[in-house]
Amino acid sequence: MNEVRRQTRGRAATPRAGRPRQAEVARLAGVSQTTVSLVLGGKADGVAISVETRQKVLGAAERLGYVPDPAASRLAAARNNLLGVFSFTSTFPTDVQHSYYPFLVGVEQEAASQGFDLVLFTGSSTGGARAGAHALNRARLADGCLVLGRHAPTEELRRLVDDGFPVVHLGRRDDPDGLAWVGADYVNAAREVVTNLVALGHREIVLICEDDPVPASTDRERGFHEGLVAAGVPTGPERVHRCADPERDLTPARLREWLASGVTAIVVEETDTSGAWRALNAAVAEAGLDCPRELSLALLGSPPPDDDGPVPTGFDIPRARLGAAAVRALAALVGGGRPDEPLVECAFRPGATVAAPPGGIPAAVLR
Amino acid sequence: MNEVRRQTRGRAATPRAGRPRQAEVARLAGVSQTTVSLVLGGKADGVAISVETRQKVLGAAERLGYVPDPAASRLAAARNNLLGVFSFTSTFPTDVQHSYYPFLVGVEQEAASQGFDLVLFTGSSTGGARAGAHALNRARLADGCLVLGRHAPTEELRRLVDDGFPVVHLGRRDDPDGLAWVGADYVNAAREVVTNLVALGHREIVLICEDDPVPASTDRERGFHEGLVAAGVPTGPERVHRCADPERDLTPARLREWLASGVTAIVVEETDTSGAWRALNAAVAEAGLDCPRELSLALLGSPPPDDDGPVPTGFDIPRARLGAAAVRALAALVGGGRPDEPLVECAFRPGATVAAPPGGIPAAVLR
DNA sequence: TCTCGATACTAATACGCATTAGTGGTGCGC
DNA sequence: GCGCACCACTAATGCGTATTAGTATCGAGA
Repeated sequence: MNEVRRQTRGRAATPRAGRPRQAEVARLAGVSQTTVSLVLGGKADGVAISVETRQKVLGAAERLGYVPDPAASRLAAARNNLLGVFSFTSTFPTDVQHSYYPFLVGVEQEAASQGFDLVLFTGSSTGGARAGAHALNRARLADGCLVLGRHAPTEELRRLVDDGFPVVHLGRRDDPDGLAWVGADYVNAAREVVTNLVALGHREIVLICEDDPVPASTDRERGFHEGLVAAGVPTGPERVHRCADPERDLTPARLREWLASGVTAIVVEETDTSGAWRALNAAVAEAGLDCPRELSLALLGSPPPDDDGPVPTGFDIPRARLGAAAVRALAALVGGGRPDEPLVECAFRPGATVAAPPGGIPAAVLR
Repeated sequence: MNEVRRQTRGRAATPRAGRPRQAEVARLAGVSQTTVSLVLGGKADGVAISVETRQKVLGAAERLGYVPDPAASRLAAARNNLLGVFSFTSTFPTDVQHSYYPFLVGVEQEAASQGFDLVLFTGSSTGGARAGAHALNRARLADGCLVLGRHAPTEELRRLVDDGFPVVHLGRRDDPDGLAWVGADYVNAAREVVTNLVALGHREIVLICEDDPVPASTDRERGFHEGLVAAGVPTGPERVHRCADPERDLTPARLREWLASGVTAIVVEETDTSGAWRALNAAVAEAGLDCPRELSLALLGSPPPDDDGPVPTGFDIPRARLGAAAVRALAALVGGGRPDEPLVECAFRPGATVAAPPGGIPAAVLR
């Protein structure tokens, strides 16, 4: 018998059956819906509400167990305290090896403390049925949106930004457009690692990158060169070894070649898969080289979780802090403000894979 | 100069500035908003639309880059393809050790493949500012909601369910109410482990539980007893050791006591923290016991990721599959259907921590 | 007494989309 | 040649909340 309620015409039955609206509260309290909205909205500005009325409304709302409909609020007020998260890598990859999970730790905490909930837009990576041209537009459900992943579709992003929709990209961007981003300071971090190597006496240092010239990679390269230049060591593109397929490329033979030509340290970029780092370690082992003693290795990032070798010298990417910073930036945009400093520092990680070069300090240093 | 548009009165500026509405599309296509809705909604039922009109609308929508406002859709149609996820453990615990992460892997994949996005309601656990009496009500933004965590607030859940809001709890529930759930079949899994022990010749077996009588725990206990009963081994509550503080409780002394009384195998429940399993292993090591040979250990669940001992005999909880199953159940509810089988099988995991009891097969077996 | 200014509310409306009840027009059968 | 079904589409309205303009009441000052 209580099924009939709130069916206007033949309208499809709504699932939100018995939930009270502001109108019901208003009726019970003997006031208007406006008043209910005013009282429950907690707006002190403009209109005045007497204490008794306020009590009546609150009492009625309590008795009916009123809760606001977020969709309606959003529609009316253009705010719903939701932040979208779009990841162009599976958000929860089955291969947990190297996922965006650590970012999300920070994202969730910061979002919670700022009073936002998160909308995880699924299927952004899987390229499934939803990956249409307007996949990103789902973001508009939220008040703003976080984008992670190296290969976010630039066009669509620009569209959002142009429409004034708050977007923050997690990871530095080069685009000229005004897309806000938050990223790790790879330049300084890489420089610090190189400076460290030089201080130990290394002069012939090689940088290995995977072949994907995104900012995360080029920044490291820049820091690498800067570190050498600052130390007065000549450098140039010939020091950088960019390889598309580390497995195939980083062979024991190549290592010996480098050693023969005087190389004493190798610096490796960290990537999603840690492909280069793995391959390099395998090659070192296969070549029977003693890592810290005969050859120093540094990793510009974190080792993969299944790495069971000694702690690699390098730096740690503060992923949780990056996530939090991104949320702060986004919250600022949503609130109509300007985000502040987009770069987050990486902490240098002393490790056991770097030592003074074999044969002591080279002559060059002593001159 | 294009700032002025769509400001009705002094209304607060909406952030969704230049985004076109169906009305704009309609104007460009020379049709009514209704037609646009009909065409873009892809509804084939009832009204018919000519091919040309359809093309005009689609063309206009394309040119303007129209995308629907999810909030408005939701308000009008009571659907938005959003599933809420409420976790009463931190959704992204900083301590990745033993989190809900594996569930989310399955949840995300299944949600994506069913065309749902996810709303992660934050702060459900942290007890922060949002943890008010109506925290769960935020869920109503979505079409339905997944709840994980042992200690979800029953009252609020019931309220949601009573209102006809689709809710699925991840983990078995005992409540008499109609709350839907999806859970692992711990009873059968535990029974299988025990059966295995008995088959090897064990008769005196102890079960260790942490002190939290939730279904996940009591089901394992039931399976434990059932396994013994099925094998004709007498059992009873005295076989179960429930301890609130495993660290303090599971001492080498206690182990020796058990051994002295004839115990040859210990079965341990897995919990969030793996506290009992860790404590037990520590005690075994401290007591200088040889694990498979002098004492068999079985773990009813997965070992913590940092466990570096031998693979414990026991069973694996198919967390990803559970997550997926939960989403399927929720999708069914949202679609107005009935969820199917709520129990998901656990796979027996042969390990290296169980062997035949010392001293060979006891006399009792040979009689 | 009449105005002025608070005070305490309410009426009306917008938000963007989905839905249903029409509304003309055309073709067909009898 | 009249009714009737059918087609292609539109007008009107609702979803639940927020906002703004406006109304009624009352006390104080002129």
